[in-house]
Amino acid sequence: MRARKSREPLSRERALAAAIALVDAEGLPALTMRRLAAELGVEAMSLYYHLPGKEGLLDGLVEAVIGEIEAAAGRAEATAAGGDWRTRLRGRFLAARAVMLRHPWAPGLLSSRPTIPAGVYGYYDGIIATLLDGGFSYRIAHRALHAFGSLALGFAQEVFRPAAAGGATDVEAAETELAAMAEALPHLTAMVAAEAHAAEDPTLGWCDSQTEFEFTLDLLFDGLERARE
Amino acid sequence: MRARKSREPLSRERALAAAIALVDAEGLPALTMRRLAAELGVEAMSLYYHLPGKEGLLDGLVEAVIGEIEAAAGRAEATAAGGDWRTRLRGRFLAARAVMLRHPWAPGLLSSRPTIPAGVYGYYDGIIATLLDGGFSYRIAHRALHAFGSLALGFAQEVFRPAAAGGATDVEAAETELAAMAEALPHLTAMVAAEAHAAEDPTLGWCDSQTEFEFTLDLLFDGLERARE
DNA sequence: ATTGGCACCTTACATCGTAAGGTAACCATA
DNA sequence: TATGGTTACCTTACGATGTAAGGTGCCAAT
Repeated sequence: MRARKSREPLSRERALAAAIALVDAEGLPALTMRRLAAELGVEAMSLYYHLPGKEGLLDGLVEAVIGEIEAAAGRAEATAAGGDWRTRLRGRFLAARAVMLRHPWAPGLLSSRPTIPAGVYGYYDGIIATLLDGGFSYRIAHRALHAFGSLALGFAQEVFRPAAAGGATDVEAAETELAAMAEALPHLTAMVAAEAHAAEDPTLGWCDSQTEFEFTLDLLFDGLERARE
Repeated sequence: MRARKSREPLSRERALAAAIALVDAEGLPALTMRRLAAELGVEAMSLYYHLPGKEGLLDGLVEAVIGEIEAAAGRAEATAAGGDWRTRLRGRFLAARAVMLRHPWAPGLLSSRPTIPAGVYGYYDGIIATLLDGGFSYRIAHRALHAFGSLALGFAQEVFRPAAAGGATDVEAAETELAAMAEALPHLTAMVAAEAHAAEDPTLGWCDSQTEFEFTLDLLFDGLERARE
């Protein structure tokens, strides 16, 4: 039939692109084989001619994200060429973070993957190179990698997601709850009161603002600088 | 019937205990309603009289783990009473880590939960108290909490799980693969060669040894000490 | 014209969480 | 002692999911 011919013939790339678009728009749970197939105007089983299965699909997503990160980090390093190790790494990590902000599902997917994506090896190799260039020993470079943890990939390990925006009726309930909380959790409520910016820019994870991200980064960078001996 | 009467009558507590035992033994994916019911000598739907559903069950697991952490951290703080903030927090975090080592599934579950478990508020309140007692401002205490991230709950955000122990035939394949890797990833392979302890104690996450955990902790502690002004 | 393979589809199954409703034992009350 | 309600468990069934097995139409090459 003619209609079949007119649409381009479905491929791993097209499937992955559609999957990313779908997940960007509706979140990871929306990504089912049937749904993705429908998005491509195709039946579910047709996907299996281009992808090895659901796990393979997720692997493809991860691979794509890592690719984006490597590209962005590479550009960042290029513009910071000649700078010291801190600014170069900082550029990499912030570039990675920008990618994660485009794909809020990525941190969760990344950290739930059972196997380590091939692409990250290359990415980590670049980080190690920068550290060595900055005068670090292999030992410290190794420990630095561990210390960076998920920061290197652009997201703070926020243990919990941001609270979903509640309904309108929650307001008074929240107030009484807050009052009850105040006596059970005096220090926390005092801190929230003093640092009342919980509502502003709840971007990626709970209260994970750019500021907090960079603060942690500098804390680690400073510590490493002193650990270099 | 007599047999029904002889076994104790199933409760939320018994269900949760069985769930934890099951997950400790066989991992999170083994935890299905039918399987858990079978473990308790009961049909799946019977669980719904004591639990609000699968999500509620997982919430229960999280709650239990947080409870363990709070208890262990409380004991640690008690023995370190009078010490400075670093040793007190260190005690808390290492106690939490011990809990996580008993329940390797916990980090993944924790960070995949959509809602923030009630128990952590209390736990965080204690951390803030210790920080304030150590002379930190609310601002720095807040940032410290962010900087600690998952360390406060006892696990480094290892982005990827440890590689499963491969079969015997993997050895030669791994060698050729390593050779191929060496030219593509010179710095990483050099680092691995220099730091050849990847195989030893792969406890929680990839290469997340006690040493690395404590190194990061001290990096952050030192940085915070200097950030206090 | 025949053939073979590629790309897509149809059907079907196991497994999952869980809604709806049944049933047996217990327990307080009349 | 008979009765009605509650509790705790079971049976059945449904929709969603990933995917195995095999069918079908088209095209290119022989």
